[in-house]
Amino acid sequence: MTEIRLSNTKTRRKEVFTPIDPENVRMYVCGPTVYDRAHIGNARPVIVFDVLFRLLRHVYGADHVTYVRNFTDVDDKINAEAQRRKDAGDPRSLEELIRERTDETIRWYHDDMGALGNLTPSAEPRATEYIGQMIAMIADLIARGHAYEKEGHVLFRVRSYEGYGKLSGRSVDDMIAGARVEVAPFKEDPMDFVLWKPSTDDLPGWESPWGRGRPGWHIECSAMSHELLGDSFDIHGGGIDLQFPHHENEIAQSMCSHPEVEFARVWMHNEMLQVEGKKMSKSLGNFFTVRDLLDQGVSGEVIRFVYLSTHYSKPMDWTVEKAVAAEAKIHGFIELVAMYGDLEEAKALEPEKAVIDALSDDLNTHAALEVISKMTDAGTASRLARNLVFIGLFTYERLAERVNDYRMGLALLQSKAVELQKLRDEAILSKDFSRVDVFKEMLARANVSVQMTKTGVHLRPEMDFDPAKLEALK
RNA sequence: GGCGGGUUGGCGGAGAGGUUACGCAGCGGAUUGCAAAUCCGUGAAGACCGGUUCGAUUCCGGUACCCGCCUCCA
Repeated sequence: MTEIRLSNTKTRRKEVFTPIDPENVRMYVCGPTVYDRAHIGNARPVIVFDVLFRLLRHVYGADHVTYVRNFTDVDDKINAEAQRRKDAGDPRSLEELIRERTDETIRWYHDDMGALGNLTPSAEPRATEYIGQMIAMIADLIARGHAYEKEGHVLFRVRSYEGYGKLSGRSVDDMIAGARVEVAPFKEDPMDFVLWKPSTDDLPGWESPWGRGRPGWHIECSAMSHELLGDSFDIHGGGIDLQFPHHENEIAQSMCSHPEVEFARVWMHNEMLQVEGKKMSKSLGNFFTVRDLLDQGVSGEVIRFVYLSTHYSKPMDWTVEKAVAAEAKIHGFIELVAMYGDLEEAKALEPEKAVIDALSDDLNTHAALEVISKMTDAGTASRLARNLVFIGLFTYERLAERVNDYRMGLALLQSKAVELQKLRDEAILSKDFSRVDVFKEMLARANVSVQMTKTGVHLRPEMDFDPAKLEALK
């Protein structure tokens, strides 16, 4: 069996991965708060853990991996957007508007992440569907002395869990010393965090032993992962920004609820994304969503290629230059598959061992792409196709589409090649190449690559080949 | 202020205490009516300052810069 090694944030070491139960390898990744379109930073953990999901499925079998990624659909920003619509005159109830907003955002999320080649996780729980489990967990934490109720709030007693701060390498005392947090009067200790808080009548809320209210953010993940993956599971993932406080709090909640076992065995965090060397922010004007890129014509496979070029544990820079380079590379892949590949044959192949080995070494996606990029001759075309699909740059359907487009373009260029050949033959005799050059120039404008060799004229569609432009040349 | 991560040739980007990473771009050549494509060849690095070592880009310490978290923003 392939040995997978993963960097564990908890131990700060690269470790051999051994699942609790190879028949059911379990992974939880923190998903989005569904208030708006996913921006390009949101896509990074999705792609990173999608590759891990694919690798685990390959090694342990597609039916032996459970991947859970939640949707947080309780949030002030969601409420605010719904309220905005209501204020704008929408006659429906706030509850209906909230539901509409979360539903549409989830739909967008699926569309956008799907366009980037991500598989759908095994389960995508919505927080609002697990309120009962959250209440039960909170009640249990109170019973065990790890939480307390005060003024309608339930707070987690951070000092009651001695392991607090281990994941992020912080001591509670240091944090308080350097903290700039406003201490709510109902907190026993400044570090205590909210498990449950009261809700006003006009905002979403659920009945609980502590009155009508709603859950804190951190308890969602503890409750949902427990419900779907059990007391203990293999891998917990997310962005490095979630390491503290979110993941630290999750560990505290879950470990105090189920102290007899380890909550998540391996913690993995992806580094952040920048844009053209700078932090992405609305104020710098370099903020954009995945949908923005797709609408600009940057294809999902190009975006994914750029993401996979940088190891997940390093900061990644999104640049136009990278996107352009990736596009050329992707075009080369399609060309090779179109010329020499056979997708039916590809489907029967196993992914390349060197690709699996690279990914097994702490998800070295860059090395995997290097292996794939070296498949450049006719004999490797079907293998190339197989591996492109494996790593998620294409589905077979999407690849077939692109390959067919290329082949159709090629067929369309046949008559042009004959024409050019004729002009060239004449020119060789007359020594006057002006008509050949004009024709060549027109082809170039339609994004056709022109090659003239001793064996004849060869025309191939380039990246932005446009058959319509070709017709216009007549 | 506290904690954590990063810094490799023009660009992207790895591994490894000592042997060419690699890709793209560049340059030289072959080829071409001119090109393109292809093939052959080739220069170029390890932020800075110390330390450990026979030897460090790789280990340790410090400095600078960038980024994240500490504020329910991935």
